[in-house]
Amino acid sequence: MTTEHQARKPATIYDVAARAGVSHQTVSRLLLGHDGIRPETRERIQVALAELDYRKNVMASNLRNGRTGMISLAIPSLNQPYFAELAQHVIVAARSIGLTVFVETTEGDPDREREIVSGSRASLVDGILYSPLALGSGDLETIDAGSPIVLLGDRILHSQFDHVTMPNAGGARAAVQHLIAQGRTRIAVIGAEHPSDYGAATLRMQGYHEAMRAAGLPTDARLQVVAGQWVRSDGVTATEQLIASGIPFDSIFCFNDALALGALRALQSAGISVPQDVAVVGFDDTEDASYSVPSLTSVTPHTEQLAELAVTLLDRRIKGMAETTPQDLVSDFDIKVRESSAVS
Amino acid sequence: MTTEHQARKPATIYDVAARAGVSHQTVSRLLLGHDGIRPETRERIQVALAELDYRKNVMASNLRNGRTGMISLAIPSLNQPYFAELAQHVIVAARSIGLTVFVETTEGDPDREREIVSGSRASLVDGILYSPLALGSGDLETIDAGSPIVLLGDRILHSQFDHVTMPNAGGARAAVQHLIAQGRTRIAVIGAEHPSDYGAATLRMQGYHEAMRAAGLPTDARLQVVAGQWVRSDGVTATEQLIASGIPFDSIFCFNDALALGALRALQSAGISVPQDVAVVGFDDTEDASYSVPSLTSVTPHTEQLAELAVTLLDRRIKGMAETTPQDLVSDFDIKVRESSAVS
DNA sequence: TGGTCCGATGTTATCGATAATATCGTAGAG
DNA sequence: CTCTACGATATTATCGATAACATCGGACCA
Repeated sequence: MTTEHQARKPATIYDVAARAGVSHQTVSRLLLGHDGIRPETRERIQVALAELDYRKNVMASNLRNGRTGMISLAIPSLNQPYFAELAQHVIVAARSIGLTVFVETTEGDPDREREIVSGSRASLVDGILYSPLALGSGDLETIDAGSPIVLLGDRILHSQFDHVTMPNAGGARAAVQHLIAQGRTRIAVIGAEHPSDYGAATLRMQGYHEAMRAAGLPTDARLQVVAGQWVRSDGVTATEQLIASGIPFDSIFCFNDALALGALRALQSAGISVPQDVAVVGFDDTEDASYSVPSLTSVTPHTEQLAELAVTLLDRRIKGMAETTPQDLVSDFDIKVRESSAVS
Repeated sequence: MTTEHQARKPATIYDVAARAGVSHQTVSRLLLGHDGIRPETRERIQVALAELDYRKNVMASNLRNGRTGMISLAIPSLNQPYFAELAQHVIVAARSIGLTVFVETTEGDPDREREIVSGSRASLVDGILYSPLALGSGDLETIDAGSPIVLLGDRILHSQFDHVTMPNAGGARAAVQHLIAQGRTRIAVIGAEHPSDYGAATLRMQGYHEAMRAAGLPTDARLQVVAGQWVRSDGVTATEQLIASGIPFDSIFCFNDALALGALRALQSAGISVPQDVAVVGFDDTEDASYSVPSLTSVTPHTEQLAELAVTLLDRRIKGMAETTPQDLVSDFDIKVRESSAVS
């Protein structure tokens, strides 16, 4: 009502230049912060910019520069709290160094995972943070992305790419040691042998074995349960399976929080009390863990730090300032002891 | 090892054209699926494309077309399960019609919310799905985005923009009716009067009052608790407050699941059993709700449908095929009755 | 007082894909 | 047998920003 509506077509630097009575190049120079512009000219241009409500056409700029300031984050799904939180941290870390993040969800579909790096969208971003679930290391070797890639998460194999991982084995070992310290001896595991060679499962399993062996405790293969996609419903199923088997256990180490929350749920439904009858420990320390009933003890892999390491490393690669050999970074971890495994 | 490594510089249609002995335009025509190319020529080009591992330069294409096939989704944070799930659904819905989604998190910061629509990144996307938290309707009126905007969520005021909302009042009414049907009469509310004129709070409160009035039940203002950002910790705080006040209540209707999960947590810590002593109902039906202990009764706003409505509407706007008057779409809803409010 | 250098700005080329227009050769019409 | 029309392909212009290079008018020095 107050002022008339602006026209639809956005103004270009040419429009601004015409209005200010200078050449487009002078406008560009000002916009880029280059010097060598007379104050008076500068003033006129700035007025024109404001009057025309100039906004840079990012596409044109991108084409010319060959850079977009965008990176992809490829994860299975935002429905999984761990990945949602990871994404959030990546977005924040990226923003702090001037990058924007494209969240690409693959739903664990190998085709889509492949497409992330080879599809045309890959040419749009300056780099990719990649958390492959379905693709094995074999597939990865043959990848030829146009832009730098940093692998996030859990591969075992060293490859041509940078890795930023959480302390899988160490965290698992600590988790199991914690259970042992609480007097638990029959420690079940949920999440063993993840489908595909998802490294996390293997490494966490390894940590479990190390801790058990160090304590002189036998491991019982029947207490090591596989669990589909590591989501809550898988935790329920696996736990029901454990209970139904009749094999005694006094605690469960779940390979992520979603599984653990499912386990809590299933134990409660079966009338088994936590932590009195069975202690439960998770991994990831997603926000849910603090608010479940009982609250969940969990290994916190410092996701924020992990995200920042990954983004920083990727940025260095993009700028071509990283070392030539693939880097392997590991975040810190802690154990957050909560009700689900506290001494009663 | 098997084949030599490709050069770094990606091939352009000019490179392909040169290799195939045709003009770049012919290559372009083939890539766009236009006809009028001799099979033999077509064949030669296809070989060249493959040999050079051609990938379209999306930036150039974008510049020329004036379209990017990308939309922004502006939400407060992926750390909030409701928004994470919403984002996931939006991403999937968008993908099904060929759009990619930029998830922009604002952390509820007004400046960042403003920047979403006015910043230069706005010119990069074809449209924006916008879920403003901090910005009031006043701010919104003055917005002049270059691209179409669809508001997601919970504004009351009708504005110049399209809205896609969940059935706030209806859902709340149904939730309260459900509690009443269970014999509850002293029904507390957590989430009242959200800071800023966040419409959801007002509308849900309205539904609450309607249901109470319809049942001839008095409402007690002291049982209506404000709760910061509607995250879990706010639910804990608000519930503790309620308990400490000493005012009797037999149920809590929380304005979202996060608050409800916090409430469950706080009730449990205080030794109050759910649903025997106090029934709890949430709103959003995030995945957590099914897995909490006890599982949480919640209003499910059919987020998937909501996401699809929003994406479809935005797409129609982008293509200029929507009606000229702002649309107001509302998704369906259901109540998922679970343990937290089941008759004992 | 003429020449050189430099500050301030203008011109032109470029990024890669795509649309609009032009060209060439030949098959069918008159 | 020449002219037209059309299929197949090539040339040129365009999107908007930016880099490289060009120009123009003094100021300063010899």
